[in-house]
Amino acid sequence: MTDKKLFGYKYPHPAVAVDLAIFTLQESRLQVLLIERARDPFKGRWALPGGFVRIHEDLDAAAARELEEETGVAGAYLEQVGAFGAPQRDPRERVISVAFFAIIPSDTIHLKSGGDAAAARWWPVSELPKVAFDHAEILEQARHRLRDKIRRSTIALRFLPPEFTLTELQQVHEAILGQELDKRNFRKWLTSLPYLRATGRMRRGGQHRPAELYRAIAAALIKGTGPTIGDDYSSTDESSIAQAYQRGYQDAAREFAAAMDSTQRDLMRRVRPA
Amino acid sequence: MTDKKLFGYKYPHPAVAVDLAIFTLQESRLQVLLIERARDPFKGRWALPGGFVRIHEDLDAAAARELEEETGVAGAYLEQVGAFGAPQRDPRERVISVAFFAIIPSDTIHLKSGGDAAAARWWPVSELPKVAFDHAEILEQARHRLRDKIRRSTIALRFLPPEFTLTELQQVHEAILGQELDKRNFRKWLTSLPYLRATGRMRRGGQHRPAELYRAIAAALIKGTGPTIGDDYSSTDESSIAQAYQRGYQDAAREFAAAMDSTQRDLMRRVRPA
DNA sequence: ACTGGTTAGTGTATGTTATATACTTACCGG
DNA sequence: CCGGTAAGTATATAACATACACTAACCAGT
Repeated sequence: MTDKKLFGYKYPHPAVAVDLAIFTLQESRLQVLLIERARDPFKGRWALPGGFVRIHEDLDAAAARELEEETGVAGAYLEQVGAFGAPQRDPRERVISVAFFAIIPSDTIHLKSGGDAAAARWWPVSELPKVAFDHAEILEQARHRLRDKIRRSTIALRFLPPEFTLTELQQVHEAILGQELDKRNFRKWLTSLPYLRATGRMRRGGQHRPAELYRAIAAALIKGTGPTIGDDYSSTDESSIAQAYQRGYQDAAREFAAAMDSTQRDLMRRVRPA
Repeated sequence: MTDKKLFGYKYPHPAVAVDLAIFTLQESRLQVLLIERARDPFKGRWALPGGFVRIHEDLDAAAARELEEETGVAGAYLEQVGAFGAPQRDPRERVISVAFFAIIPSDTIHLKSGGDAAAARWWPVSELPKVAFDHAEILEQARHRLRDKIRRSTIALRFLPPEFTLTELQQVHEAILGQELDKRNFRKWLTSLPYLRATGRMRRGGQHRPAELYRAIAAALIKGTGPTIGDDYSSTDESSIAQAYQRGYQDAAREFAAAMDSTQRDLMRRVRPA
């Protein structure tokens, strides 16, 4: 960018950044993407991926851009966690960070490293290293949000490809809750909800009994704060697999269409008496 | 402040503001405080109170400061709703607003008008005027948050003075949910929770049967994101009544003390099986 | 082709929570 | 002392959550 020109304001302005807690499932464990910082401050420490918001860029768009830069995935689920703005959270200057969490399906894994990242890798949330800035707090809140939402929304589906087995879905829940669930009760609960459809196809190739493949019905796919699935994010080669997933999701996405926003949050809740 | 000096940055920085949805209960209705804008943009329109975050000021502190400037109330419940940053949300320059909602007890009402507000008044949320900027969206999200939390936390208590009747508490719930509740079921639910204590005293002076006064036990008072209750906010005269409330709350606040944060959110939720 | 190992898949009984519903008590004012 | 109004109280039913154990299907190795 410009080298010499300064942008001047009558009052001091903080910098505004986005930071992302990008979650996925690997080895049946909840994992989060961290980058190793190549520069000071916190050189050598692991941190959440993120970057500054451009001056005419929406916050959601900045988060989506960072997500794609880091993982090659466009159109993943994104949700804002909140703004973090302790005065000394960044020693360089005042930085307000708007934190997001993202979910990418378990086998859509494409890490690019570059820019300010020396390395990037997935960390199981149960074995996190010491992280830079206030990222521990951001992670804490993001995980909290995830735990809170998993029973009351269909967010778990975002960890899986368009077709999945019920055991896989159960593993998502277990990984997020950090707790084993009873198979029969879990399935009874699932089937009491109007969000899954058996495809009739089977996942074969394991060494055991084949499992039936399921698919979410359209309206079940909770929308994130980010750009709508299918929006065009000048996708790079690396995101082709991600796009395949999206096509799958979109494909599934033509049955209900309706007032999903309200339904989502009342998923497991009765309305109170009149 | 400085008149001539400009603050320069290598890259353009947005301004960062806080906006507050300040709720209270009046006439058994949920009300929100709006100010009439004295200046452009949106001169003459009603808007949420708010202001810019100072360069070394925490976001929570900025929200608490604006709340006190506007209402004279210090130590009220404050919770961040999120960051709103659409590029054109403010026509003057890029402004990222971090929205909060606040709850002040129903009879702690002290409006100051000054600064950029021509007038300030409470509006029932069911009769809101057209508001400036993206404040309709902020209000929407704040109310959503409130509805979502009321059953799962003790946030309703924040609308009431330290001693209250069960009917008053029920009215808080009804106002927030926009729905009448059954008295017997509501009371059964309340008494199944370990958060209220009858004082033995009565609210007399009505023309009807006296109602027993209740009090929240200490740990039941959910903490906001803002400064802890009792923190010293160089309180003005106008906040003396507010302080009386706080003393009451603090007084009640010495019984449990424990791991309330987790308890709060599991208030009405069982843990899943092992 | 049979066996052992492993995952998929299924039902029932019990406890807990939510909902629906009506009458009595206490105070005030006239 | 009567009418009006808010406070206060219990029971029966429906919905949901939890606890719990066996059979079916596949693969690999003999």
